[in-house]
Formats: sequence, C-alpha cells, structure tokens
Amino acid sequence: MSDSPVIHWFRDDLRLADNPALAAARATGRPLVLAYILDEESRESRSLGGASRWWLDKSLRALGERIAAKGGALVLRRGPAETAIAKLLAETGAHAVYWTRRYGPARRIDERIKAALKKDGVEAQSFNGALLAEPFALKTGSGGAFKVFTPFWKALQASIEIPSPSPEPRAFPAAPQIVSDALDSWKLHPSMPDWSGGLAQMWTPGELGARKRMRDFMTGPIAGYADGRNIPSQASTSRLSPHLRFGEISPHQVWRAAQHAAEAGQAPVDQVQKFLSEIAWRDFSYHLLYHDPDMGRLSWRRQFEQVDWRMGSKAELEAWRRGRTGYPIIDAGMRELWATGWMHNRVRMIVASFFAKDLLVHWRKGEEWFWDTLVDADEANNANGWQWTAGTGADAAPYFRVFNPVLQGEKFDPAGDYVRSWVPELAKLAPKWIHRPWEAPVEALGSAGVTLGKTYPLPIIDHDFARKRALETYKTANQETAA
DNA sequence: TGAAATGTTGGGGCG
DNA sequence: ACGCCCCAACATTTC
Repeated sequence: MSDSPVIHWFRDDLRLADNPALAAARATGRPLVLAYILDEESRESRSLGGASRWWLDKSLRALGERIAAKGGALVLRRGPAETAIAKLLAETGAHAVYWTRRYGPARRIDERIKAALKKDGVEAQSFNGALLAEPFALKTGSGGAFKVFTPFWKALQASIEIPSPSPEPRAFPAAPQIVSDALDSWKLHPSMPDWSGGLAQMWTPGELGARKRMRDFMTGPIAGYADGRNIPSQASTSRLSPHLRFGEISPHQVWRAAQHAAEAGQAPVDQVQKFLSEIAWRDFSYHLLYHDPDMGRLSWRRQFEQVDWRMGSKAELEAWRRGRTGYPIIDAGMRELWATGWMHNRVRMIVASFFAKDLLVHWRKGEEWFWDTLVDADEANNANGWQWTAGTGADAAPYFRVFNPVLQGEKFDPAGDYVRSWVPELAKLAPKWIHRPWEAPVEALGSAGVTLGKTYPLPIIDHDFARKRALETYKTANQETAA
C-alpha cells in the first residue's frame, strides 16, 4: 500500500502554491491523482451561477495547464462527490484522499465521505487552506460563536499565526492514467448567447492571474485603500474576491503580501490594516455560516422572516436587474455587474438597500441574482453582504438604516464619473443633476440630450415613500416576534 | 459601512 | 444699543 496513490481532491482551492492539502499529499512521496469533481447533484451543493461557471471553466483550464507543465494531469469528473470519489479509488487503487476543508452546507458531504472512507480503511485528511482562522478555532469569552465583527477581528488578530507558505510541488510523478471528462463537455462557458466578453476583458482567472492582480494591488492602490475603497470610479480595491472565491490565492498569501507592503514602506500601516480587516470580514462571513448553515436562505435574525415582503412586479424586478430603475447610481452598479461579473462594494450596498428596503422584496431574491451574475459569489459572503444591508444579519446595519440613492451617489461619486461610465445616456449631465435627473431643469436635460421616460427612465419608485413603507413594515415584523 | 427629524446656537439684518 | 427674528450650521435624537 506504500506505493498506492494519494488523491488530492480539488474543490475551492484551485492553486498549486500555498495549498497545505496538496503539499501534504505531495510530501507522502506517493503518486498523486489530482481530481476535480463537478457535483451538481448532492443535496447540499448549490449549483453554480452563470458567471461562476464561466470563471470555473477558465480556472480549471489554467490549473490543468499548470499541472500538465509539471508532468501531471488534472482529472475531471462529474456527479455526486460520494460516488465519484468511490470510483476514483477503485480505478486508481488509491488508499488516501486529501482535501481543503469547506465550511458551508457542503461540509455535510465531506463528513459523509470521510466517514465512509474511514469505514473502508481509506485515509482521509482535510486541511485549512481557505481561511485565516477556521470557524471552530475562534470562540468568545463565554465559549460561543462570535456575533459581532469587532471582537471577532480582535480575537483573530490576537490568535493569528500565519504559517510559512506550503511549498508548491515542483513536479508530479507518474500516476495511474485514468480517463477524464473533457472540460468543454461540461459546457461551463455560456453559449446562445455568449455574454462573457466583458468578463474576459476584466479578468484573468487562474492562479497566475490572481498573483498578478495581487502584485498590482500591493504595489499600488493599497497605499490609499482606506479612503479610496469607497469611491467606485477609482480602482482602489483589490478585486481579489473571485480569486479568493475559487482559492486561486489563499488568504494567507494575501495577508503575507499586505504585511510585506507595510514593512517595505510601500503602504502606510493604517491603510494596510484597513484592507486586512476587510479580508477578515470574509472569515467572519464563514464563521457565521458555519454556525448557521441556513444563513444562505433565512434571515440570521429569524424574526425578519416575518417581514411582509413584497413579491415585486416583473417589471420592477427586471428594471433593477438590468439597471433601469431611474436612479443613476443603482443603474450604474447593476450594469457594471451585468457587464463584468463584479460590482464595487460601496455600490453593492446601495443597490441591495434599494432592493430590500425600497422595493421591499426578500433579500434572498436579490442574493439569487448576485449568485447568478457575480464571479465572486460564495455562499458565506454573498449571504452575509445581503443580510448586512437588509438589516437581518449578525452585526448588520439596523433595519431602519435606509440608503438614499441620491445622497449616496453624491457622496461617493460626486463628479458622477462612475455613473457616466456605466450609464452613457446621462454622460453629458452636469454633476449637480447626474444623481437626480428628474429634478433637472428642462434646459439642462435638453442640452445633455436626455429625455426622461425615453432615453432614461423616470424613477420606478419614490424613495421618500418607499423609505417610510420599509420602516413601517420592518418595524411590524420586529415587534410581532418580540411580543 | 445613514438619513431625516428635531433641537440648539450664534451671527447678522432690522426696527 | 438693544431685542427680536431668521436661518444656516451644527448637534442630537429618532427611525
């Protein structure tokens, strides 16, 4: 059995560097079977959205090429993970499976598999390659789960030990040749129509693309991150989210690089600290999801399931999705999402507030749209982001905090540059009117070539009315359950 | 990681 | 010169 192969089961860790599970598998010195399983059938596995499928396609291709260059092969299989793993074991004669742990509902799949493997005398080892601190490693003073970010962040900083990077395998020794699905046969890339042109322009999925993105950020924008991060017209954020989502880079790599940027004097310590706290929010989301696996579909504060949510008309939902609400900052954000698979975080909060407060539709429906269209959607962060804004989450904005899309636009996009780039039909409007075109004098609209209701919509809902409606409706739910 | 409503203050116009 | 009022600016409270 000493020469029997070890399987490294790739999941959301599509990288070779700093991958503890892969390094440990390689360190056994035994032949390595490198496998990815597309599991759309297990009950706990949420099927991927369109943008994620596009990304996965490119990321697997990149990973396969990197592995091939080192003499190995990436084996692709699809089906329920449990049966796919069993087949791989039978075909290869492997007696060990290594993987990187996951923390959402899918961890039940892993638990089942681990139990089944152990029963059959197969070694199963899992590793942390995805979080700075695993959800079960951090506890409050009273031994429970954290519900507030700040104490979580303090505990994380106090306990964190960043291990030195796990070595990247230099070569993959010969392993049993077994059949692999052709990646193209999975049809992850969209067709009829192929809407992915904007994504391809913006992103380079894969480990090398992730590293370049990180290098660019750490030698540039991080120095002004704390202030710049709120201005959507600036490229001040890292845009590492999809790379982290697919594990093309580890949070430990990001942490080390940020620390280095501070120590090397490339960026002020407070700016770096702010960035790292945002990386810690990612951990916090997983911490919450681990302790409430239903957080993806039910409000973390369960009383808000009682909110008298509206269904929303087809027309208004479609207006929101496609960026035709008549509120320029909302429309710019939703169009950025549609075009690039990504949206600046400040704008995510604004469009989510509009959805859950102004339209008063359950945040889950908005989460589902993000799930389908974002390249960085993961079950923890997408749900936590929506619940934060909707006011239903842990350490969330209070339910009565309602973003005013006009004021948010004027505060964070004062010149209107962001709106201009995504809503070109308003490009010629002066800064004074660009976030409130319906208040602009006819001359201003005329000279900008804007005809409200024709070239650009009137607001689909009056914010002042919607705000009051949301306050009353949320308040009722909050009181009913408290009583 | 709000916004709106309400309260307070102080400068300046004015009789 | 003084008191009164207005209201912008700022602070506090409420949702």
